[in-house]
Amino acid sequence: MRVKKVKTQKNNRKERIKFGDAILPPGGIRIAKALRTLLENKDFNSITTAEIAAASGMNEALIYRYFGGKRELLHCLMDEFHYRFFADIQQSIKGIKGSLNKLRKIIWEHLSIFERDQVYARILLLELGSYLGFYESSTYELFKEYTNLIKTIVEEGIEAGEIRNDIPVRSIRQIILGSIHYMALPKLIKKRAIITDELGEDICNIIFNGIAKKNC
Amino acid sequence: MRVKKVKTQKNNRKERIKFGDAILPPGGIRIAKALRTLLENKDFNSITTAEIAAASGMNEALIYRYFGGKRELLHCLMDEFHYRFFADIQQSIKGIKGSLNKLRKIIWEHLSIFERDQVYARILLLELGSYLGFYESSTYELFKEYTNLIKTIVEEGIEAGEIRNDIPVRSIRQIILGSIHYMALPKLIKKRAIITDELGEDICNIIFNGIAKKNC
Amino acid sequence: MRVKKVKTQKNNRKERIKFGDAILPPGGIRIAKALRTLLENKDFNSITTAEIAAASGMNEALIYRYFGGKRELLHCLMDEFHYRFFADIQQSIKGIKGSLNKLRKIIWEHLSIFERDQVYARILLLELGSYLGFYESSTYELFKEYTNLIKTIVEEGIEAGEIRNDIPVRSIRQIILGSIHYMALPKLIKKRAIITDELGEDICNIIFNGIAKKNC
Amino acid sequence: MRVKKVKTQKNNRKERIKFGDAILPPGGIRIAKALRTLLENKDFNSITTAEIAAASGMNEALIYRYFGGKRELLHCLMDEFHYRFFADIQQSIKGIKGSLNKLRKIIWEHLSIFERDQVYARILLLELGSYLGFYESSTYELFKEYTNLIKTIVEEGIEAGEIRNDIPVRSIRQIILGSIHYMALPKLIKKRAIITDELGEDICNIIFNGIAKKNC
DNA sequence: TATGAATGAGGTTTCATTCAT
DNA sequence: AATGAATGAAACCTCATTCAT
Repeated sequence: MRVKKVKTQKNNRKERIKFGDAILPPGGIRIAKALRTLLENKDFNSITTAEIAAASGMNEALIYRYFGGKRELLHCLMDEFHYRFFADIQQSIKGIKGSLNKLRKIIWEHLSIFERDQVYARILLLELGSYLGFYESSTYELFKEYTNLIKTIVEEGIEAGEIRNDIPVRSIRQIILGSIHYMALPKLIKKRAIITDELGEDICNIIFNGIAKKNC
Repeated sequence: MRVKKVKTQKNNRKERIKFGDAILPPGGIRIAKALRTLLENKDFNSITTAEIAAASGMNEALIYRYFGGKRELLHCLMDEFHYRFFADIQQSIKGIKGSLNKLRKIIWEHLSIFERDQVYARILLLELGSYLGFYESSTYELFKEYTNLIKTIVEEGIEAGEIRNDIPVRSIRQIILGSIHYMALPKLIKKRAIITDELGEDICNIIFNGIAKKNC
Repeated sequence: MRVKKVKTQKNNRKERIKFGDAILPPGGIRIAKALRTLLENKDFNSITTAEIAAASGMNEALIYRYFGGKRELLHCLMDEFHYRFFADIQQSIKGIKGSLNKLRKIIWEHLSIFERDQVYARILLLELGSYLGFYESSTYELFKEYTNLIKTIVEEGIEAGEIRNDIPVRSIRQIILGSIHYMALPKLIKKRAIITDELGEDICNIIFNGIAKKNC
Repeated sequence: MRVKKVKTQKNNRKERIKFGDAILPPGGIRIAKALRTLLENKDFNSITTAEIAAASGMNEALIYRYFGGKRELLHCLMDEFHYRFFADIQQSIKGIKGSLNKLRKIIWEHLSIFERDQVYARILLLELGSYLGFYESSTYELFKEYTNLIKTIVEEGIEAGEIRNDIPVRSIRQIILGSIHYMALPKLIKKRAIITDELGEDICNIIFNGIAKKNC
């Protein structure tokens, strides 16, 4: 008994699939995944639309129909990444008490996601200019949600007396992000694995306590 | 008595000019400076070789003769920047006592160079990694000299008991660099001025002492 | 009853057209014909790819897509010529008896093709050897098929006692070809019409009987 | 006692050297000889002016001062060849009686010069278009002197009853030239030695007596 | 829609040739 | 003159993108 594919309206439509915030036809998914795969071995700029088409089995022109262009395809891919990224991060800090503990968890989770997703990490860190450039992009908006989360936690920490109140929140946030990214960077460049525990510990150590030897 | 035109060696018509580590003919300098100027308003990828030629008053083919290509021209420009950058940094810490003081000075100087040279800063942070070859380039080699300097100072600091010895030097270095770059990044994206004093202070504050409120 | 659009295999949108041994899309044909037309008034080297594109109404890049370059485009044109050339020659000697009669016909036909196709004749005699890797090309291979045909006929003639057996076949063949080409050459240089009957008669007269006055 | 270099006028001038019909400064000779050497291994079109300059130790611009251009340099080289060629041919037939004997000698001498000078032979046969193209060139004029010589001998032969009078002289001349060149051509293409005796005999055999078997 | 064809644009490269000193 | 620098012009090549069916 065939039950599958209960659809409203015309049933001769191809189904659409959720991909991050976007809704794509199956061909779009195929294209996005093909790019994702290609990015494992080549950098974005040296991947051609022809290659993406070939790797996905789709027609080159569909990149334009579905995404609007090669650049936008990358954005879409990164959006989907950030969508999962942010969901993961939010999920991870649920139930954790204390701002520093939450930050520690975020740093750990952030690195851990990079550890699992080197491709995305590399794009995020190395192709920055490709999409941060026009910072009206949805990717940028999604990323801001994340940085706002950090900001909020820091503010709570200051409120709660856990975190010093003599440093602008924005600075704290940037230094946390910069530290995470620059700890991961050499690994990405050398295509080595990112070891979350190791890097995360050092980051927290420094950011929470500083590098200066204390006498107290 | 004929005095004029005392020349050493071959009278090689056109003089060569030092440009960073490179030695260029005057036309080469003109081209490099033209690109530098164009980068103030456009990103590297959307600058055409024709534009560079036009802006420099030189022939397009000379970009290839002198530099080997558009990419290498950018590298040459960045090399020259790093050459001055590193010289400035080295000069700036002369006579300073104490590793933390030296690091403070370096952080301050680094930001200050970015403040004066937004163009280079933007390329370094947003474009080089993406539009590529960076991590195999001479520019990267020059940059590593700088990161090694930081490493050495940190090691001295640990030796001298100024800096904690329970964190890998490499981690400290990466967090310093990441902090500087990520403090500057939002300014670069929004094309706002980088205020060295403000950003530098926050960086040192956090990295030297941490963000956690101390009770001692 | 739906009858329309009966198609074999994939309905591959644009039909492909046979052009000599090659199969080209219509745009390729347009390009090849444009070059052919341009060659009527200019020599190959002074025709630019831009001109070919303009004359054909096609995009310059298609010269590279379809042919691989300007040189190969010329080869393709010449291949098509030789393809027809050889077919014509073969057709022309069908039913002719006697080796000398066949050779006479071939000489006549060869000149006649040159008469009708001065453009190709000029390229074959004046340009091919110089500008291109003619002697490694497919064009040359096609040409050899023709020279082999002559060789075979000469061998038959010797066998049949029509042709002297004291001269190497290869020499006979070369002298026939050289005679045809050098009879046509002054006409090509001066852009005068080639009069087949006139030239052909002289060639046969000399090659078949020699220039020496006989007493017998 | 220094006697050499008796010169009128300023003696601080560099001496000029005869090169075919042309008079060249020593540097010009060096350049021409360098091209000649380069032509042993590469075809004219793929030899660059830079290469010629390098091989001759002269400055590139001197090719333009001395010859007017790369093409004209080739002409100059070929002129010098033809100058010697024609002198050799003229010398070789001195004292020979009978038109057919003279033609036989010319054919032999022509092949023999090709045998000794493959470089020139190759240019003459393969780069035809490079200089026959504009047949106002001095090279063409020199070559015509040679073809006129053949014409004259043929006319004498007809006059003397040695040569058939029912074939235009021009045709006889072209077929002689075509035969010589096309006998040599396969050797040049395959870079094999031209064996004068062998080829010359076949040419005379055919052109003088024809290929048809006679019954008389 | 889906697709093969076509396009426009710009980088790259190589030269013959000319210029300025 | 002689020379290194510069030039102009094309070929060559590769793409992202758009078009037409």
